[in-house]
Amino acid sequence: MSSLHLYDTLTRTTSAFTPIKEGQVGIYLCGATVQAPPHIGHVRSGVNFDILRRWLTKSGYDVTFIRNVTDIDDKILHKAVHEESPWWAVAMKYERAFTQAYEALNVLPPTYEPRATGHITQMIELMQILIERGAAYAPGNGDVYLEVRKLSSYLTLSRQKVDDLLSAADADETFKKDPRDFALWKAAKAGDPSWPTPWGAGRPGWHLECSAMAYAYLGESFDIHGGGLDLIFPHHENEIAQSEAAGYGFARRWLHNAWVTASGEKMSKSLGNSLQVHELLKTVRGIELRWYLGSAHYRSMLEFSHEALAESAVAFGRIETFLKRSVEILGHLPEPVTSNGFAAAMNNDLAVPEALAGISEALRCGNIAITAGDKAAIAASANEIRGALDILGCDPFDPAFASAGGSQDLNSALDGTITLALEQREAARVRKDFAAADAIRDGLIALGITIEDSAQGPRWSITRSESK
RNA sequence: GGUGGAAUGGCCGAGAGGCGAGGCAAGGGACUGCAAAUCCCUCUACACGGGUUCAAAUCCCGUUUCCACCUCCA
Repeated sequence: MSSLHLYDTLTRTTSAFTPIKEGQVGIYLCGATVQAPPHIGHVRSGVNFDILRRWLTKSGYDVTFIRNVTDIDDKILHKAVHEESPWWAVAMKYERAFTQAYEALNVLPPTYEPRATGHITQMIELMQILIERGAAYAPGNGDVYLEVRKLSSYLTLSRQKVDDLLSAADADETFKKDPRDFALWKAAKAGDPSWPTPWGAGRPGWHLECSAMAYAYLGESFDIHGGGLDLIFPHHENEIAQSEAAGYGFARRWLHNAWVTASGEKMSKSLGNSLQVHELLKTVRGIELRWYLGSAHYRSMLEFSHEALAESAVAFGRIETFLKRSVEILGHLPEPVTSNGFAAAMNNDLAVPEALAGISEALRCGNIAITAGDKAAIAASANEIRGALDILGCDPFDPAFASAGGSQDLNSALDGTITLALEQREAARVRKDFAAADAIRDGLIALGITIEDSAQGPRWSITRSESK
């Protein structure tokens, strides 16, 4: 049996994963800054790390998964002005939107989801430690800065040199000793929210909360720190700087997911609303969007297109159809089984694409088994496929994906109506009146009902709508 | 200027010295009253130029193109 190997951004190599405490894994994932509705790039990160979490759990680890919510920052304050609403209402609104998106994609809720504004005390304590240790300074205007030149290991994650960095645009207007020093805390400005500190009223500056909250929930050292590729610098460098300067071991391993791109370019908020999660969920189901996002390797760019998404949904539909037919034939749900091939792929730095090839193979075998009426082989394939989908968070039998559309009464009425039509068609086929039989089928197709004849008799399904 | 990433068949998308992942599309076939679904078969690629090697998509050198980050982007 293979063991889990994961890539580490710090060393740029893949190595065996060994947790600090046997049997336990602590993960800190940089979650959302709740200043706009989530687009698929945001949820890709959520899905990728959810797959990691599920795989670790499946592998027998007790996983503590912390994903923060940054609910105070410049953009939220700007948005509040723009939307003419209190900053906390803006933050809450978008936090809910993220939660809904995660739920729609079956991203498991974190063990804990700390908000920045709920951890001001911990941030102040951290700043006190940093000042005592001489790594940070409060120039007296209410700001607190980290002095990066005192840190020997600064920028090791992004492999840059301090002197190569371009200076911040505002470097001249601040009290910084060095233009590359960054703000842990910002002095209050009129009208902005603020909290009292020993150095004056203010608010969190750089993402100090990630260091403070990772320490609060995962301790001085923890196993995995995750986030998007774009967080490597400066966000994660600064987290490392803050935490290590405080004497903490901090993250043992760094995992970064790549972006979703559009037309070769990184998706950004300026691309408009079309790639927001709730917009895409109008064209595909959550499980299909998740399948699409999860099927690329987490470290590869995923070039988004509506066509690719639609194709992916069709491909997933084939798997889903097989599983549902298996249930019809077997009379019970498949038992999730993790095949050796799937495990080997997942252990190889979460090689989902490799795992998918195994699913395709199992699907083919399963369909052959259905044709042959080999129940044992059907069950074997269905079990393997369900086992894989379970880890990928795309198990169609997962209650999280319970069909929401239509009432039970409406569904049974529809089923009865179509069954009636199919009985008429079967009668016509028996008397070789194919014109009448085809007329019924064509009529149903026109209504968006697909008819398939099988050994078990005709079956119907709602025709998958063509994506735009 | 600094740092990092990418270029694979009609398309998507893995792999990282040697029996050409996988999927979609296309063509052919089986099955079917005809379809649909399913299965079988076919097409077969590694940006460019050198080099190393018995063997290179994979390693080395160089080039081109694209993308990203450089102090509040997942």
